[in-house]
Amino acid sequence: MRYWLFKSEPSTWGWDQQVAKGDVGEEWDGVRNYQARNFMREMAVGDRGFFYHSQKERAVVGIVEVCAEAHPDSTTDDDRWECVDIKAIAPVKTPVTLDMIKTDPRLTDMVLVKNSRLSVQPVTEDEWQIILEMSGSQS
DNA sequence: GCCAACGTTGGC
DNA sequence: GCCAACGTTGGC
Repeated sequence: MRYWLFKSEPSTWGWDQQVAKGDVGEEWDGVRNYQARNFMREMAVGDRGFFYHSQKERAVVGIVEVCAEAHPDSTTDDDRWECVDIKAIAPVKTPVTLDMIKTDPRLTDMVLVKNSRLSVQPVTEDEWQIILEMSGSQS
C-alpha cells in the first residue's frame, strides 16, 4: 500500500464535506497539474492519504482512502485530466500543523515542505507513521 | 493583502 | 526548442 497527501482549500472543498459523502466518496476533481495527475494515476484502491487544509489552517485534518482508480475528470471535457475518488476514513485526534511538520527534523524532506504548491503528493511510509503519531491517531 | 515560487502558454 | 510573459497557488 502507498501513502499520499491531498491538499484542499477548506473554502472550496473541506474535510466536513468529504465526511458528508460517506463511503461513496467523491471525485478529487479539478486538478490541472501534470505532476499531481501522474501521482493519481499511480494510486490503487485501498491506498491511504492525509487530507490537508491549505491557506489559513495549514494542517492535516483527516485520513482518507482511495476508493476508485484514476478515471476522466467529470468537470472537464479535456481528456488530459483524470482523477481518483477518495472517501473519508477518520478525522485525526489532533490536527498536525505545517508548523509542527516543519519543526520536526525527520520531516524536512516532505514534499509538503519542499514543494508547497503541489496539491497531490506522495508520502513515504516513515512520514506517514510519524505524522500519525503526532496526530494521536492509530493506523 | 502581498509576494515568491512555480507551471503553463504562446511567440519566435 | 527556447524563453518571456502571464496566471495561480499558498505561505507569511
